[in-house]
Amino acid sequence: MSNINDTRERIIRVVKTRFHNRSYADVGIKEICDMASIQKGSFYHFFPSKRDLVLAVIDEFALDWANGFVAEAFDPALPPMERIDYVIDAAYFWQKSSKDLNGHIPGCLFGNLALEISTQDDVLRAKLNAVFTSAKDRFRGTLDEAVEQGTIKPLDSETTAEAMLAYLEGMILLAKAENDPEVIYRLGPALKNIRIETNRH
Amino acid sequence: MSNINDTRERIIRVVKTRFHNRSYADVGIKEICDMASIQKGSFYHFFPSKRDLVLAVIDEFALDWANGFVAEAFDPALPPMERIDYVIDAAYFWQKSSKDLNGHIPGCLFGNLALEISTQDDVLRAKLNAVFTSAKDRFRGTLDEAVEQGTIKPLDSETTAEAMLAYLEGMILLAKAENDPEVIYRLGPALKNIRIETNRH
DNA sequence: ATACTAGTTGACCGACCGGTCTATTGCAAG
DNA sequence: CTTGCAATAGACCGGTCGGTCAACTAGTAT
Repeated sequence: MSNINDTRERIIRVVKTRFHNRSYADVGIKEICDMASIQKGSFYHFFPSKRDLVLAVIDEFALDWANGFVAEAFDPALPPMERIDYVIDAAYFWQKSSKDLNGHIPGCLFGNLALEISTQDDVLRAKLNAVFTSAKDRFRGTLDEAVEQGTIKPLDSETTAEAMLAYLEGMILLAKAENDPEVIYRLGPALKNIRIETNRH
Repeated sequence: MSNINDTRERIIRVVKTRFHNRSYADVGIKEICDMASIQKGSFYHFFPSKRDLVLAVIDEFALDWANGFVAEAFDPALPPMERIDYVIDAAYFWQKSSKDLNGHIPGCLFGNLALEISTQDDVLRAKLNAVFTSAKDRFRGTLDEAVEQGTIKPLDSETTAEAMLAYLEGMILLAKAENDPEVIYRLGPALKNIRIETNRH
C-alpha cells in the first residue's frame, strides 16, 4: 500500500496523448510499453487487452475533462449563457496549444474514437455515447438555468443541448480537417444561438 | 480498349463500403483482394499503395455524392431553404438504410477519415478538407440565393455555410455514437436556423 | 525463516500487415 | 507469326501486430 506503484498510471498517461493525437489502431502495445519503460508482461498484468486499455483511457480522459475545463466553463458563478462562450474559448485554446506543440489539431478524443471504432465495438460505442450524454446534460442544465433566469425564452432544452454538442463536435471536426483552430473562433458565435423549440403536440 | 477491364473499378467499389463501414486501418489489402477476387499483384498494378487507394476512394466517393443525393438536395428547382431540409432527409435516409442493412450507422466517410488520419497524413487531410470546402460552397450558394430572393435576411453566407456543414457533421457523429439515425431527425430542424451575421468592421 | 503474491522481465507465438518480385497469361498491333 | 505490353497470379519478404508464458524479483504477512 505504501509502495509507490505508478505503472498503471504511467501507461494511461502515455497512451492518452497518443490515442488523442493519432488513432486507436495506430498506437501499438509495443510502443506503449517502450514509452512507459515497461515490458509487455507488465502491461498485460494491468490490462487484459488493448480494448480494456482504451476503455480505461476513456474513463480517465472523461474525468480529466470534467475536472478540468468543463468544471471551469460550466462554473455556476458565471451567467448561464456566458458558460457556453467559455466552452468555445476552452475548445479553441486546447486545440490551439496542441497545434503549437506538435503541428496538428488532435480534435476531440471522444469524437475521434467514436468515428473510428463505434461500428466495430458496441461496448466502446456505448461508453463513448455515455460520455456524450453527460456532456449534453451539462448543456441542458445550463439552458434550464438560463430559462429560469429569463435570459432566454423557453425551449426544448434537452434537444437543444444535444444540438449544441453536435455543433461543437462538428466545429472541432472541421477544424481538424482544416488543421486550423481559428475555425472554432469563426464558427463559435453561432453556438449559443442554436434553439430547438418545445414540441407542442 | 474494347476489353472489359473492370478490375480497378471492382477494387474501388469493394473498398468504398468497407472503408465507410469500418475504418481505414481495419481494412487490409489481403481482404480487399479476396473480396474483389484478385491477387495482390493486380492490386499493386493499379495502386502504388494503400494510401493511394484511399486517395482514389475519396475522389470516387465525392463524385458519387455530388451526382447522387447532393445533386438532388441542391436542386435549383427547389426553394433555397427547402434544399437544406432535403439535405437532412437525405442524411437520415442514408444512415437509416445502412443501419437496416448491417446494424450500424456508418457516419460520413469523409468525417470518419478526417478524424482517423488527418493528423497522420497531411495530403490526405488536405484532400478531405477540399471535399468539405466544396460542400460548404454548396451551402453558401444556396444561402446567397435565399438572400437574393428575400427568403432570409442578409448574413455572412460563407461562415454560415461552414457552420451548417459543421452542424451536419456533428449530427452524424452523434448519431453514429448513439447508433440511432433518429438523432438526425431530432436535431435536423435547427440546421436551417443557423446564422452568422456579417461582420461589419 | 517461510510462504505468498503483486509486479516484472523478456523471450516467444502465430497471424497478419503492407509491399515486392518473378513468371505467366492473353490480347493487340506490326 | 512475332513482338510487346498491360494485366494477373501467387509465392515470398521483413516487420509488426496483439497476446502468452514461465521464470524471476521483491515486499509483506505470518
